[in-house]
Amino acid sequence: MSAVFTGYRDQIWALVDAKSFYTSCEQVFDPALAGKPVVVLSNNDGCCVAISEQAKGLGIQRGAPWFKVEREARKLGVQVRSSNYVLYADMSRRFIEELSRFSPQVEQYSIDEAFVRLDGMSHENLTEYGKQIRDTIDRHLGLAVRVGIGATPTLAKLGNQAAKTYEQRLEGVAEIRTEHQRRWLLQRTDVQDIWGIGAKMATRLRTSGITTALQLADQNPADMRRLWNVGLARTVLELQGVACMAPGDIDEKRKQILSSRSFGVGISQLDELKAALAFHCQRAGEKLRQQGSQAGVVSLFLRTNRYKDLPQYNKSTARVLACPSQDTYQFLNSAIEQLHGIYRPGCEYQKIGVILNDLSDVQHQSIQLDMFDASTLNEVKRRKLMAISDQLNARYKNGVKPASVISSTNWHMRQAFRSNRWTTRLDELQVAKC
DNA sequence: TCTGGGGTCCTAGGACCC
DNA sequence: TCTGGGGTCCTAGGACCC
Repeated sequence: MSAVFTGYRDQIWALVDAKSFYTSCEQVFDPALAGKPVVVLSNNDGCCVAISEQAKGLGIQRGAPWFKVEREARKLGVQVRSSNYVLYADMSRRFIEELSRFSPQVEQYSIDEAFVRLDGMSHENLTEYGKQIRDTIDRHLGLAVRVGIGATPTLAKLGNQAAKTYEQRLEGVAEIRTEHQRRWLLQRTDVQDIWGIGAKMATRLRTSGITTALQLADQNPADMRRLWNVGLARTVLELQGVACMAPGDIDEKRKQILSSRSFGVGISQLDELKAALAFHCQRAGEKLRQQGSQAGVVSLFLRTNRYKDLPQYNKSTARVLACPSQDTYQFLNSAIEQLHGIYRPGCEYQKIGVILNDLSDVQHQSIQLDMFDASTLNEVKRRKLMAISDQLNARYKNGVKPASVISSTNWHMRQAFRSNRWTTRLDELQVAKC
């Protein structure tokens, strides 16, 4: 049994994403990079996370460790940059701003892509509208984007991919409007290229005879629910044209907040781990307060380097706070206590992280106090302190931090090739030579 | 020397309650 | 003699996404 695709129902989804976003941002601000092969590295200059079209043409692969490909890449004339998240985040903000001219409902999905709802628009002009979006972003931001349009988020995603695959013919905009177009595209799409189907699922699906997106789309959702799981059932429905995500689902507040990072070099000393924890509690706390939430649970994890032939250790813990809090220092106290519980001397640690869980909205008037814990009585004062230090940190390069963050620095990030923060720092502005 | 840092959702299984 | 079962909450871990 298969549902009949009837084109658009009440929802029309467009997915707009920027082509090789990070390298494009670099190229926009540095004319010397225009038309060159460019690679942007992950934190710590670890892996290649973004690769310009020219670099792709030279065989550089996404995810490749930089230390393994560096020699070859340099020889081929590849330009390299460390991640410059301040710049990318600001460009991302402008990207969303531009999209908001085209629809009141824009839901950012990741740093370089967003769903734009086109519900209620005339079906005749959608492709044309997509081209206007593409041209506007190109003109105002200098970024190339691709647009996929369909009846559901999953179909819009597939359209977006088609815009990539058939770039020449489609000029960056692909709409799945008719039943014929839907079947044509799904038949040519591998199951693994569907949004939500990863390597594991794809292998299992192939074993049971489903290799193309069309074969999956023709399954009965109820059977898929019973034999596989709800996620797959939803994907089948979405491929059939029935949207399973509610408007606003994508844009909600974070449900957990994580700060973690690999160390530049292996760390064994407890004190240095504590310094890293202080850093992560500070960052996580900032993110938490920015979205107006408080956390009820603090978790932390600690791990050794799995690529090294050394004793391995991998541990995580979590603890409930006496009362939900926004306070970096409460998180830090809890995290340090937990660290003492799981720390094992003699291991060389590669990564540590803090996760804030059980998030809820801050209710300013009614803070739930714990009568057995005097420290919670100070929660009101603490909130004021946090608000003030966030303001200071937003204004000044070296604002306010827990002292232990400053005390140790040798685990900090490697960023050997970072470009200027062109759009957000006065002292790093682009200079025009006359 | 050097192998990312975020997130989401789902499921299974145990504890606990009535 | 007969030794429950359903619901809920929590946690850990897997799979996936960018």
